Amino acid sequence: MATLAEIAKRAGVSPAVVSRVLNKDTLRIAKETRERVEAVLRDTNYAPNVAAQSLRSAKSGTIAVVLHDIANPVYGEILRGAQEEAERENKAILLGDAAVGGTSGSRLAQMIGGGGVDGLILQASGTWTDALIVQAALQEVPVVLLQTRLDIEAHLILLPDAEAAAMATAHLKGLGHRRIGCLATEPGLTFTEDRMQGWRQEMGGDADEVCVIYSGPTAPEGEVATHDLLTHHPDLTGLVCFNAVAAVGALRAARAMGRNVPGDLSVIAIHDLKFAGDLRVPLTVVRMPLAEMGRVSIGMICAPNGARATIHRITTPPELVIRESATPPVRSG
Amino acid sequence: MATLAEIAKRAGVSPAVVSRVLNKDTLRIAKETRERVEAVLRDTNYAPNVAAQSLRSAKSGTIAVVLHDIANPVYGEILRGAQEEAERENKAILLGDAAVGGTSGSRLAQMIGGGGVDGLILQASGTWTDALIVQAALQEVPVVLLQTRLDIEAHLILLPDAEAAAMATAHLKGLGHRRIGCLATEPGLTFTEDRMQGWRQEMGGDADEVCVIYSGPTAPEGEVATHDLLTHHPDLTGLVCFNAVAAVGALRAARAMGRNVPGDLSVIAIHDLKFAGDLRVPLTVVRMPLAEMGRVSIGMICAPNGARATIHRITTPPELVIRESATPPVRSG
DNA sequence: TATTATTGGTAATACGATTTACCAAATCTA
DNA sequence: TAGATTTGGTAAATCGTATTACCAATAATA
Repeated sequence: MATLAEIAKRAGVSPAVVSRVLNKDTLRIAKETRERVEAVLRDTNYAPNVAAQSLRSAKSGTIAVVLHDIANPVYGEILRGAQEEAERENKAILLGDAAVGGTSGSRLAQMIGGGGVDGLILQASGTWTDALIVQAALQEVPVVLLQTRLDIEAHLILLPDAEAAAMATAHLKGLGHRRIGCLATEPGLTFTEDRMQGWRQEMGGDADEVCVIYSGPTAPEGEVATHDLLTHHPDLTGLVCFNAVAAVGALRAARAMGRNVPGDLSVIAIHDLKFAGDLRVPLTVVRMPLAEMGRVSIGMICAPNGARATIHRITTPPELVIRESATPPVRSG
Repeated sequence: MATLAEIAKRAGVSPAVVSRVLNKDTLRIAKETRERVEAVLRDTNYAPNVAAQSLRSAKSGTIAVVLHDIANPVYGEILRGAQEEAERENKAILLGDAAVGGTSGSRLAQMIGGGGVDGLILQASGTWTDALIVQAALQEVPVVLLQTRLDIEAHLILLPDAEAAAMATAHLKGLGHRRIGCLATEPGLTFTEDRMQGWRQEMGGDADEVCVIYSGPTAPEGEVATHDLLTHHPDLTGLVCFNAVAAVGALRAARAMGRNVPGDLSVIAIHDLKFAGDLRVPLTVVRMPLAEMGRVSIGMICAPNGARATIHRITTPPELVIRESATPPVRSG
């Protein structure tokens, strides 16, 4: 409602002075003038027009965060971290959800293409997120890829995915399991491959590629995949799940097939769940610092260094959280 | 990078023509000129500067959604609905989380105050959300309050809260319970009061105010509150929880106190959880259309009618989802 | 043929904040 | 006292789009 010009008129000064006062430009403003302006500012409840500021400065104060599925608690964790850091950096978060939206003509895409965003944080690549990347590249908007190696000029954040998978696998082996299956995430994804590597490394000669099945990061998908896997490999005594939400589906499948967890089948998953301990079978997991990833992603966007393609490896080690879904195998025969 | 003016120069026309072409202003542009401009537009990959558009039009194409805690799956549901509708309306969502952020000087607050937002959707009122409301009111930004009656000029969406609570309570009574406790949400909140009304109505003479305890919508809070309640009222055989996440805490407390659910204590909650069926004790709930609320909230912001204070009652009836946490009481003596 | 509509387009302005260049007055230096 | 410097401030340009007002030509009408 109120503009700089109006404030200026009311205070009997030029707009330039008001602007200086607002921006703490201490230079060359008499104290009494400053105070007069500040008084007007206060009792007129002035708030600068962000569109005008943004136009002038070519900065929007806004960062787009596009995740696969926010309803997924695992990914929600990332968002939480991003929010915390954004608050610190005084940025607002524009939310994108690959699961919900995303024609490339969506408002979010328009904003990315039109300088309405200071940065783009992307969790995974799909048809519409690819379009966003193109938009961003064209406009030289900094991009942070989360666990997604792509051959473009963008920052990349890597989690200790291989270590986490190795840790999970080692836990089952340490309990005495030998016939271990793998409920992986979608093939081709960076973190899938990294975890697969950790799994293979730990399995060594025992690794049996046939005992790997891929699934989306949801419980229903995890359930059907696990049903398949157990049907073809009834002899498995252990299961490493690359995603905890999918692991809940695995628990459902095991139960539906009459297999006790952990008696007949030990299950361990990557990522923790708030309710992991409240499940019918409390889930043993390997926790990774997802919130931290969200935080550093914002930090990379806001960093003053002009680098456009950095790799940040999060070194906080994965953490084994032992609950009840993994125990030594029952020796039969 | 590319501006309207540059496009115009390249196509050998004035900026006004390019603008007309972009905005499908079919009037008075020769077909060949139009095609020439469109060609340039395409191979120059032009995207209009959103800040400039926003400045000119006084519309940002952005809606702020401020929720209590996005990590809470119950509230996440609302966000999901809002996202879907925002996609349809071609709006982008600016995310606010009362749990994470919120000095009133945050970027989001600045944007609301500075015309950087076409509307504000607010779940609940706290110190910083109040500040946002003030900002919005000053700038005449339309506000939608979710289940929050306040004496300000704003839209209001109401869920069938009383009915849901009544339905939950009636279910326990129907099973034969008489000594029923209530794990409520924070006192003073609109939906708490509405649910409380439904609870009282159904309890009738059996209502015992002392058997009500209030708790925040998280599992840890629900746990300590329930512990308190059961300590003072060991004779309760049923518990109505106003929030499913808090109910998970109630289950923890019951277990910690050695009380079997549902054998010693039947539990029913409002709101559904994706994992409700996977819990140690699958939770019987009354489901409410939260996503729908998210959808209509966006719709109210985008509605062309000039109304500034509307009440929308969501009439989709609550739905009872029977699982295993509520059974008839065990007759003792 | 003179006049009026219509077509196709341009020039200029506004949106609101910021910043650069500039200018008067006052103070200090020689 | 003349010149240099500092102090306190203003005017104007800029960011990029959209729109209003306007103006040539051409086509239609009387």
